[in-house]
Amino acid sequence: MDAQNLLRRCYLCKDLNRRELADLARIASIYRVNRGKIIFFEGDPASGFYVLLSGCIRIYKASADGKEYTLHRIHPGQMFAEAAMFGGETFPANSTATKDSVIAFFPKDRFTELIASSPEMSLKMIAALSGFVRDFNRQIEDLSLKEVSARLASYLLRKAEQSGCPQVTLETTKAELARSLGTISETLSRNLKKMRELNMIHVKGKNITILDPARLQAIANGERI
Amino acid sequence: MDAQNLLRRCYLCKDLNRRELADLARIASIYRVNRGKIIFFEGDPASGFYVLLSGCIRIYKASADGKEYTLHRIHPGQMFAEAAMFGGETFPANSTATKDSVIAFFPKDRFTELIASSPEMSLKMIAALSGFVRDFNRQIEDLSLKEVSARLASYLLRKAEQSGCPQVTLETTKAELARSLGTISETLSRNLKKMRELNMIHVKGKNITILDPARLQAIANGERI
DNA sequence: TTCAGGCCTTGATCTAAGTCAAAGATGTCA
DNA sequence: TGACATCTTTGACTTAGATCAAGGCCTGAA
Repeated sequence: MDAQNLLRRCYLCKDLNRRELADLARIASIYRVNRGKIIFFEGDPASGFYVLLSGCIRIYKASADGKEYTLHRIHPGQMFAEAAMFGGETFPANSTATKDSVIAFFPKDRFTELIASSPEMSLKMIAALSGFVRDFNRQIEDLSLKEVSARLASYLLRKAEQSGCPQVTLETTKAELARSLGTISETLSRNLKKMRELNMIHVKGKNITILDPARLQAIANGERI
Repeated sequence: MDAQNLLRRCYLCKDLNRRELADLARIASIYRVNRGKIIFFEGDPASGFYVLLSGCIRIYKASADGKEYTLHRIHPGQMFAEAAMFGGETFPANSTATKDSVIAFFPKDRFTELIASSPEMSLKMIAALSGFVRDFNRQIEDLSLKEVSARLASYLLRKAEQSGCPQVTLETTKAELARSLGTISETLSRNLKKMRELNMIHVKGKNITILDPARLQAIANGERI
């Protein structure tokens, strides 16, 4: 896959148009790293930041007695080593690929030039990231709803609201949905059944139609099903 | 409180220094809105974005039959209405304060000028937001660990790693910690007790010392306590 | 049409963790 | 110092949901 299409999937670039992606791709060095390979060592000069495009990266420190401890585990789409650019001139920790990965490196000076010449692009990045911060906040809130029924109701209402239509189509398997709701497929299945029997929703394959939004809202707010 | 100190606490501004905060404060309009007050209506011209400094904001749409449905609930520190700046010229939804709130409004043109003149500041904002995206991702992962013991172990290890010292000092009440781990104080208390009895940690008031990090790691990875 | 391999659903059972209630700590302020 | 208020711990009980196990049900290939 080409650089632009790889980049487009990171959080930072969500809102960028084709031209902006191309500009960004021009200053990035994109390369593969094999599992186990070191990306940078603590103390290496830090002249830019990275974005993980695929795979998995571990950021860690080694203590005096030789033990390593993990500071962060980086997942695709995330930026890393960006703090190093400000603090000092060197990376404060080591990093290694824990899976075969693809990463993009952005030299600080070239990235700075780019956003200086295109504040609109910078604004889009800020806006995109802010949107994710908001969404993740919401997701964290939702996950702390204790009952699965509440999390499911909240999920359905949100999806319906976003699309502006009471019909929700799952774009994944139900097992996948279960996982993202912090449960398992059996429990999800039972909850859907209960809601179906109480005429709150109508389920047909991957299509779920909301029949009684008020009731779902009550359940999302913690009312017993 | 003055504008700078209010702003400093939002996600966007986390990494800014005093000067940058002052520059930002200069272009912001900061004002209080009472609970129930409308901030903008759908269709109003969108000439900038907002940051919620305190309180709570609801973004909602009204459907044809007069019902309202909530798109987002905005919490302190979050940016809102930033997407409107790009899409069209008007806000696509209404917004109202659900508590007495303090908000900052940034006109798009002045904000754009500012970041154009200071790409370093823009970079810091991008970096700060990216850091939050990473942290929230981690928090979501952790919350989906099903056992409280695993979430607690993960929390303790992370805290210890961040400070580089095996002693963790709670800066909140245990009830508060329980909530952020997605549980309740009684359950947290019982888990701490179990870990204490097994000599994995030492607890003294708000200080928790990690005695057996390897064992805690195993528990964070899902092993039965 | 039938067969195989995913999904999805259902039932029976077990357990982690929530609820309720009460007793200990701990802190704080007159 | 003592008394009030706020946290924290503990115990007994209940329950939501995980686990285990078994069928049902699509869908695409032969």
